[in-house]
Amino acid sequence: MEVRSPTGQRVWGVACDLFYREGIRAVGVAEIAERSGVGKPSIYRSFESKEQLAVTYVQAQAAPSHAWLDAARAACPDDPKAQLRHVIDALADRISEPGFRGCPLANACVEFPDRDHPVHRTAGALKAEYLEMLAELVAPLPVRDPQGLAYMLQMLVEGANVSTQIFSAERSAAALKEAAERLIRSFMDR
Amino acid sequence: MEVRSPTGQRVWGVACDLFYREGIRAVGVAEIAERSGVGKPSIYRSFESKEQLAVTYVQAQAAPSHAWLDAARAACPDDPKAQLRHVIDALADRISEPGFRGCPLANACVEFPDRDHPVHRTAGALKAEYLEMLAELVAPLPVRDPQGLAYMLQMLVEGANVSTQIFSAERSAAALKEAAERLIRSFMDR
DNA sequence: CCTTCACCGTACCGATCGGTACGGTGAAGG
DNA sequence: CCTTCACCGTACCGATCGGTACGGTGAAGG
Repeated sequence: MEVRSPTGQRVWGVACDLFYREGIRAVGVAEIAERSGVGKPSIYRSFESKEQLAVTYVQAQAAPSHAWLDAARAACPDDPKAQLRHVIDALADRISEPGFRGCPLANACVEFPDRDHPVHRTAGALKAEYLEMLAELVAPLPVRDPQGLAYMLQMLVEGANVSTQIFSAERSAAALKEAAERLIRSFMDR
Repeated sequence: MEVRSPTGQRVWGVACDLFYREGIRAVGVAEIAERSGVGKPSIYRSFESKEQLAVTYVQAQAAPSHAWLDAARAACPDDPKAQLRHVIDALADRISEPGFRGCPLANACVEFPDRDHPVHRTAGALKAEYLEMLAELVAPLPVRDPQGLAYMLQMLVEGANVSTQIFSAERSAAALKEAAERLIRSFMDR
């Protein structure tokens, strides 16, 4: 999956940007080629097909989220609640960034609803991975159902991501923080 | 926007089904025509364009959600908390139904990220309407920030809808109910 | 029986989709 | 200086996109 040539790298960068901003289905390979300043064949020298390019794009989008979990763990060791808050804050901050257009993985799943489609499969698998990592972060908390809390927080984040595309980014970011805090507290009290 | 002819009605029904199940961008007018048992020109006798057909589809999908709010109001008059629970339960039940594929309005916004696109505009406006109606339902509750609670609940529902497409429907439905309950309670206590 | 007219589907439109055959170019190596 | 070879873009492929021109058909009305 590693793209070696510089041309391939540029194509891939342009594709990621366009896929995220306009959606995978909405972007044609001709547009990617034009904005990359290369011919279409150059794209197919680095990638088997548009589908594989999309899959590669999806895979790359998951990395930062995973890194945040590690960062949170490193930032507040031995304080699981602070770690959780750290992660939620990072997600809320990302929402507030200009140009934010929701979670690329979730968007990909919506664009390709067929669960057997390679793009959907890839995005879904990465989401499941992420959920599991989130659950591990929640696990040390003194709560009765950490798995449940993790799933609810994940849902809340997903909701904030989508709401940003429909309503307001600031409102969604603030609501995410507050709702997550309330949810966590409701699990901690007793 | 009213479709009068029986042919138009059938086309519209088929289009709604396909748009919801496979996505608006993924479905071509030729497929709609074929599955409706009519020629393509018959579609354009009832609808100006595919875009207008998509807008009509989006508009129709909002009606049931609006009806649920009224139903909840009628089912438990003078008990706003029960009304809220009623609505959440209805949304959770819909998630559990086979063939559920998330909120058609939210999906449309993801498929057409450009906020000026007619489909996105229409879906967004209806979502805003719905949020306002939800806020009116929450308003009578003895809480400090009913607007905030309404927005968080909306986010939670959105998250459950998306999570259903990525993870499991049952898990999302259950988590939606529990998280909503916890959120509401956290606003009511004190 | 003939005309009218609403309605319909075949067959087509140009544009764009993802993808490729192939000739050209430029640096490396003899 | 000539050959080799990796790399590239032009120009094209068939398929499909949304949309339409137009000839055919069948019931209503005289």
